[in-house]
Amino acid sequence: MNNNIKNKYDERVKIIKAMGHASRLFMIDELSKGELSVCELRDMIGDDISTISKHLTVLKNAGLLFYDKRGSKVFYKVNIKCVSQIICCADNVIKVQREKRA
Amino acid sequence: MNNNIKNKYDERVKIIKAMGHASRLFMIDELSKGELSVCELRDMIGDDISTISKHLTVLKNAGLLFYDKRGSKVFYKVNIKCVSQIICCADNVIKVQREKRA
DNA sequence: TGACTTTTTGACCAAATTACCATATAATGT
DNA sequence: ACATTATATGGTAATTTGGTCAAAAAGTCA
Repeated sequence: MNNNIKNKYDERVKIIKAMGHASRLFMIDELSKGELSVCELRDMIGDDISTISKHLTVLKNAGLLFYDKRGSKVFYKVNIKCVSQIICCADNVIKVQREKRA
Repeated sequence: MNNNIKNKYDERVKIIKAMGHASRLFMIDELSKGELSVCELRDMIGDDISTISKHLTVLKNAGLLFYDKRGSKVFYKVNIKCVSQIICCADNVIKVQREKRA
């Protein structure tokens, strides 16, 4: 693969990899419904808050989140609509697999 | 996150993670245009053939590829249409990021 | 059968990822 | 100022992933 092509795919991969973790995909799903603070996400997921914060940084660096600091809290929400289509597509792949097995 | 929810997201993540590598995403892109053999993919990507084969196994295990052995060659192609929408969505995120920086 | 091609698998190492704890930073309330 | 709450960051150990070489497995052809 030549370097230009490699770079193009690496850019895309950064975004896709950001969604490739159960906690982060869950966050994407919830934050596409509306904004939530870091603490609220921690309460939903249950990991240490530092873990939650690092996952949010990954999503933010991939360009997937909008970030709003109000007082001592930071609220995140999803930036771009089409990311929920990705979850949809994954569910579709799972459905097709199930049908094939049946 | 309770166990049922965790399992649901883990299933989705398996599919998304399979696409989270430049070589594999490239393969998905090419194999959605038509079938290719392992050797043909090796020639396009340039890695060792064992590496290519292992990437293909990841994609196959995620349920993304259709597999057809003919003679000594194995031809792969993409199973499900919507996977190319994921590449599209990633490109959209990249575009939005570029616009924001400009 | 034996040489050759195609693909997969196993052993192994290097690098990346993840999670937690401790600590730092910043805002709020008394 | 001090205690408290909310978030981010650095260090570190455990796990996972990615890549290569060697060898196995399966097919083709002389």
